[in-house]
Amino acid sequence: MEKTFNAAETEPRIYKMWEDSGAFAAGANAKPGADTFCIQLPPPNVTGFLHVGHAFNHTLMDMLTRWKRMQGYDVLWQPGLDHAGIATQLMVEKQMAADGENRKRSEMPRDEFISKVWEWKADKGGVIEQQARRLGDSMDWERSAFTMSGAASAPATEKPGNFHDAVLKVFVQMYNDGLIYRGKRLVNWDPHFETAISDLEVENNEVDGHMWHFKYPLADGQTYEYVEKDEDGNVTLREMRDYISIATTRPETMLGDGAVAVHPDDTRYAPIVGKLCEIPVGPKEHRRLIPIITDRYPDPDFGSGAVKITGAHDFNDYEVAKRGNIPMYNLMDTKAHMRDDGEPYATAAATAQRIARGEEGFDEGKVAAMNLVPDEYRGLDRLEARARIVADITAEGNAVIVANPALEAADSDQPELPKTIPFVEAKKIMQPFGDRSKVVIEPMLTDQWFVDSSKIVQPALDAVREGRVKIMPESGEKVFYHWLENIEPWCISRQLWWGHQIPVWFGPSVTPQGGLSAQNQLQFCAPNYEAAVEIAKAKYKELLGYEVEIDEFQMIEGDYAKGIKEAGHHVATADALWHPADDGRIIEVYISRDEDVLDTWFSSGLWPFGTLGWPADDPAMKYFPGDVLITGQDILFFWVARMMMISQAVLQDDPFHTVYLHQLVRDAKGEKMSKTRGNVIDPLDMIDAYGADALRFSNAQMAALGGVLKISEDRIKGYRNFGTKLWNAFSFADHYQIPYPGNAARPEATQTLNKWIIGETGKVREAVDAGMDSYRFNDAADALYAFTWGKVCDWYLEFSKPILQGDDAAAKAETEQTLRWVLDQCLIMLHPIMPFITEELWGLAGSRTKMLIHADWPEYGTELVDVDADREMNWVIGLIESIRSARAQVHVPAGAKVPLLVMGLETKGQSAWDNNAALIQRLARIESLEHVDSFPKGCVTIPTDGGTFGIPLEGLIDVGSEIARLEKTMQKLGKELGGLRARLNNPKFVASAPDEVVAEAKENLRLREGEEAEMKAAIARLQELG
RNA sequence: GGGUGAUUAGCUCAGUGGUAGAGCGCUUCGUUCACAUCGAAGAUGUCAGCAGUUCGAAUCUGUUAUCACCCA
Repeated sequence: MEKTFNAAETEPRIYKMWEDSGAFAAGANAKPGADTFCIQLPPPNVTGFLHVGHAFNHTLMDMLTRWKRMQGYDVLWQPGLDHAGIATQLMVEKQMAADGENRKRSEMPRDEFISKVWEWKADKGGVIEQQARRLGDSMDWERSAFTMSGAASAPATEKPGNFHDAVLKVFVQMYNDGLIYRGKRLVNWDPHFETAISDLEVENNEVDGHMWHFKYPLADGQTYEYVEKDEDGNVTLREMRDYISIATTRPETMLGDGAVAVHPDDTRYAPIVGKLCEIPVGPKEHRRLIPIITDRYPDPDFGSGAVKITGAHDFNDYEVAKRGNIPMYNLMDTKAHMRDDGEPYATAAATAQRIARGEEGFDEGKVAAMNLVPDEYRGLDRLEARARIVADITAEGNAVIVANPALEAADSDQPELPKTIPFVEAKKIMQPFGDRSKVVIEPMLTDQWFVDSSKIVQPALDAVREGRVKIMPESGEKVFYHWLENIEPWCISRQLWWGHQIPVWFGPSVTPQGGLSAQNQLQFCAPNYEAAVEIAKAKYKELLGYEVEIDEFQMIEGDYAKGIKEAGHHVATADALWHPADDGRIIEVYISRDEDVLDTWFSSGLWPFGTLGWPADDPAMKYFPGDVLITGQDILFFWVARMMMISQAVLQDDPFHTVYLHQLVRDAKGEKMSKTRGNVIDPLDMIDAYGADALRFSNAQMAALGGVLKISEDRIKGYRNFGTKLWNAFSFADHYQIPYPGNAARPEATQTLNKWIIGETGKVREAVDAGMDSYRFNDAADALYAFTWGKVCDWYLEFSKPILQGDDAAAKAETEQTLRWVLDQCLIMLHPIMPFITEELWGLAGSRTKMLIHADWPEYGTELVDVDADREMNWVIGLIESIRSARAQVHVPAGAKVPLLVMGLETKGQSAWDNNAALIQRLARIESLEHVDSFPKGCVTIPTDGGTFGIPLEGLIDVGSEIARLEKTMQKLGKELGGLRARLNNPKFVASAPDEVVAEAKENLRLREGEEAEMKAAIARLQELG
């Protein structure tokens, strides 16, 4: 054997052996008729690289997978990749720029860009699958899935698959079930990527902002008495006003105000509720008037108590506007610049004015088309527009003016400072940022697709409430409930190209006159164009009363009318379009597919069955529902909850029975890893330095439920050392030339030593399984570490030496067999954590029928414990430790062999000594044992249960230091005795505590009292000497 | 502001009512034939504070403090 385990050489070789032999394949090593066990890998982004978080949860998944596979379950660990819409699109755009492609994405045809993405994927994507192999992951790579597999755009070189079909089928089914709808709603808009994003993709950060206070003059110069009172109702301010004061952090959105709202109980504004006020921006002659309304949303104690309502640009305002039927005017384009389209401001403002006065009705479409940005602000960035608007309002005298605080602070009048200034508060404000783009997110009123989450949330909630799905740690359940009980509609459309294009085609509506209109378009949802055509044909026949041809065209920027004009089809007006035959009948109707793609999380929501061939009738569907999902708690809502909702909505089943959530993996100090901090630990570097097994053991060991995960290189190094320890145990066997047949059965042991270690093995098997069963991976790892190092290597191997070198052939053979068996058990039980080194050591045996990865997991337990052997060996270990300790404390040279005296040795102690004399002598470096009636003066005393030992060291020891040693031990003992006596003297304790606890306390007291007596005697002897 | 969790040895952390543990680090000793990536011995705790429940609390309850994360 090599001196140490060479991970760098061994790991790739072993991995190849497993993979080439199909050891990871679904069902490998399954016993006939076995139950399935399935873990779905949370699919990493196709753009992803392995980081410590993956390394951590892959370790846990691999441990479970290997463990269940060894137990003979029909196991599948399903790998795969997520197409990752935004991330991938970004990566390919970067690649294009790097390659010197002079067109941007928006300048190339969609198809061409998509094929570039596929090329990128084939060339550079999925690196993480190779990296995961270095960890030792036993996934069924043959089955690796991809969320875009089977898409029409996929090149022939791509691995076949049907995930794309599954996604569209789920969409169509949910659409038909009324769970998905399209609507104009306020969504989070990312101006950088020019797409909607979901609430979860928004990070709110506190930033420095300002709050401006402006006057909205009342219409037609009206005035009212404004009265402020304090808490006791005393009037603190009374003045005539011709305006209402508004505070805002977003002045540029004033242009889209639809109303000013005050609280219904706010008496200050009661006189003017229902009146109109003027938005103090824009050309004087076209100032818009808006109504003052009441709503419960404004907080009378905050700011002036009056709030401007801009339904299209603020989530709170949106709710108010919906309640009050206030028009929501959209002011910005997809880049969050002030709109520069539509009719001139004067026309739009005049229409808005009639709406505000109630002289004209409005609907969503009409309001959406109106651009209320005054001509001079059109096309400006929103921040630039803000600055201009603030300046303009202030210049006109409509800013609220206050005394200059700088002036108050100064002692003397400083003539250069103005006496009053506009009221602008510096204020911390929460601002939303895109989690990928890092730009400020705009609430925007746009047409999007939504999942009506509230309709499908109940089964997911019930699953957890009824215990069908268990979330670990338990605290996750509360968070889960809280979120699901307050769930908002889920925006699933994204204005991207890379992804599953929404399978809905739009067609014109049919007017009462039998014409066609681009307004209120009809939707045809189907998994493909042909099916959509069939639905459309039927629908138009129903509406028109005769058959029409259906043809397809492309919308332009989501605009049906624009697209159809561009396509050169016959268009009568913007509202009515048709392609009539001579008799006035319509021959052909054009439909067009929605340009948007689905949120990546929508497709990953069906990962638990989309990977198994669904909707095809695939035998792999036997692995659904899966068993446990292991993932970071940050995607509980993004992914876990949605998988649960979608699985229930589509298959009426939960996708798994257990969710194991873990925290973010941090550095040794507990800080987030980041490139800017420079504290990123690359798992591959750790594998290079210490081997995959060491990294895995470290991961298993830190996996305390709900714990903070801090990865430390020192720990990993420590577990590399543990591997070396295990390796050396095998060198030990090698050195003693112990046969290694490879099928060592557990012997019927006669030797106490062997009985003992067999019992210990039984105990650890139970501990390991209990840990694995309850997802306490750290318990399993710690139990194995303590057993292998602390029991097997520290004691069993040491104890076996005298027998292995001795003359008793039968005892030697039994010990050899036991030793091989015990070491094999270590390999088997350590395999799920440390697969490489254990498989390598397993291969050292002469003959094996199976690789370790497929070895049978043991089923024995504590029935193997021999109580007498257990007690005897623990006595021996205790005695050796006591002798060693005493020797060290009185500075007996480590190498010196000393005589040992004993008095009052009981039968039990005598037989324990007789059985183990050789090993006690060897390990405690004792040269002889002599029975005496009393110890000589100057003797180190070692009390044990069943006899008192002494080391005669007259003249060698320092009496003072030995007395000090004994007294110190006595002190500790005294404390313990005090506690025990107090408990046992308390009648309530004896009466209430369980019998075994009382018995244990009594036994402890007996032992400690015995020791105390011995100590006292020993101290007395020493004092005599002194 | 709301929610969740944490506070245990110098450090990092286990500990699911029976009287305190691991690894690392530290000190001393040791190359005795598996292993110096090692062995032996040792030191170190008002289990954050306060109050309560209990025969008994690191553990359960309340409260305070500090910290972390999530959501507004």
